[in-house]
Order: sequence, then C-alpha cells, then structure tokens
Amino acid sequence: MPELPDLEVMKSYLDSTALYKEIDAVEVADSIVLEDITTSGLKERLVGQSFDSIRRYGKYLFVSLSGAGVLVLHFGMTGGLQYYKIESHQPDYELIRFAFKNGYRLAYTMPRKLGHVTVTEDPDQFIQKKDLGPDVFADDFNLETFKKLLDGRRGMIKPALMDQSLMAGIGNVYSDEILYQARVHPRKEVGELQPDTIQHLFECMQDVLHMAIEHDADPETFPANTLTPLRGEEGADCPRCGGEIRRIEVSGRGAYYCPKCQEE
DNA sequence: CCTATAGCCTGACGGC
DNA sequence: TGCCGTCAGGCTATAG
Repeated sequence: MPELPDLEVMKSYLDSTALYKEIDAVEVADSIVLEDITTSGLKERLVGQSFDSIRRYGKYLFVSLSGAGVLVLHFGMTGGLQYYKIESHQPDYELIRFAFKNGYRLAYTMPRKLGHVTVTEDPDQFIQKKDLGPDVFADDFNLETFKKLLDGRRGMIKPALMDQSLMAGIGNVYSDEILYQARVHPRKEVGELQPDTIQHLFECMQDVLHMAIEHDADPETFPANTLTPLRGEEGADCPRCGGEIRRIEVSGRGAYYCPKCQEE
C-alpha cells in the first residue's frame, strides 16, 4: 500500500482527524518498529503534546509536535493508520496506539513489522541521513529535474523510478502503472530512452500519481484503463489492447506489464 | 555507479 | 484440516 499516493491519503486522513488533540498515552505493542528511540523515550516525547501539522516526503510522514520534535512515520510494505474511539473498533495489527484526551485513538497498524517510527529534531537532516532524493511532488521537481536525474544513469527504468535515493515516492506498484501508461517496458535501459519518451514518462508519472490520490489510492476505484487493479491476475486482458498481462522479475521485484503495449 | 541476493518480519493463498 | 512453499505495495547491507 504505502507509496506516495497512499501516503498523501494518510496525510489527509491525519489532517482531518488527529490534529490538535492532546496525547494522553502511547502504547507500543512491539518495539521492533522503533528506530533510535525506546518505548519510554517515545512516551516522554509525545505525552502531553499534540500533532500540529503533517508533511509528507517520499514514503515518510513527518508529524510536527506542539512542543519540540517531529514524529517520523514509515509504513514498510503493509502499514496503515486508523482513528477510532471504541475499543471494539481496534484494528488488527495495531503496533502503536496514540491515545488522545478526547477518548479517540490513532492506531499505527502493520501486519509485517517492516516499518519504522522515530522522533527527529530536524526532518531535513533525517532526509539527508536516509539519502532520499528529491520528492517527485516537490514544487521544483519538473521535467528538467527528471531529465537531469536520469541523465547518465545506467540500468533499467523501473529500478530507477523506484530508487528512493534518486527520486523519492514511487514504489513497485506505481512504477508499473507509470510504465504501463507511458508504454515503456520495465526493463528498458534508461540510456536508450528518447527525450520525448522521457517527457511522456514524466507526464504519465504526474498523471498516475494524481489520479491515484483522487481515487484515495484505492485501485478498485481506478479508471478502466489502469493496470494496478489487475495485479495478481497474470494472464488478464490488457485493458488497452487486449493483450495478456504478464508478471516478470525486474531487479528482484514482481513487475506487471503488457508485452504487446510495452515492447522491449 | 548499478545489479543481484539475502535478510528483516509475518500473513494470505494455493497445492498436496 | 494441516503442512509447505511462494508471494507480498519496503529498506538495508553485502558482494561482484
């Protein structure tokens, strides 16, 4: 779930639910997700504070605290958030519970414990330390930026789009969707891309990410001409040409594409 | 600089 | 039903 569009949806969700409410208690079910902080350290930093504003960068959310510091949330492959009140509504796999004074809770959920949570004093420094490239939704991330990043890059296009140190925000699912919309084969060598193809890729990247956000990052509601809802259904009909959707390994990740529309 | 591989974790799913 | 292998939308470390 958690790529740029999912994170944008989570940010909106937090904006409309969990801001400006005093934190009463923090429960950590498994401290394995805590990075550079202990359970008691996290409690000390959060209890008595409130969440004041949310910033997304790549696949991270930075939640500014009313006092000092910024809560950092990363969702691994399976993480999510749930704001709820009644104990019986507690979601499955709640790893961290932020309990507010108003009686509501925010659950940080994650069946596979591959996400990370920490507190930082300086998000920009954190971004540097993680070696994240520019966020693909940054105001100054334009076609020229995209061209410069790909210029001189060796290797295939799909891993380039997914390389968080090159550009931050795109993961396995949306890299496939972008390449499908742009009709570029996931194994296409970056160096072989024509300038107009790069421009088309850039436009498809913007379009796909915005489309996903408009649809709450829920593939079931995506338009009919998208590939994402067909993930897991190898052999399905390509919505565009009637070809057969295939799954291959690219750089160790499962890649879905249409061999007919996206020629090698 | 880039790729491949393994590891971190655990649930869901298909086959026998 | 139970067991087993495979896969899963992330990131990191290592070797080549």
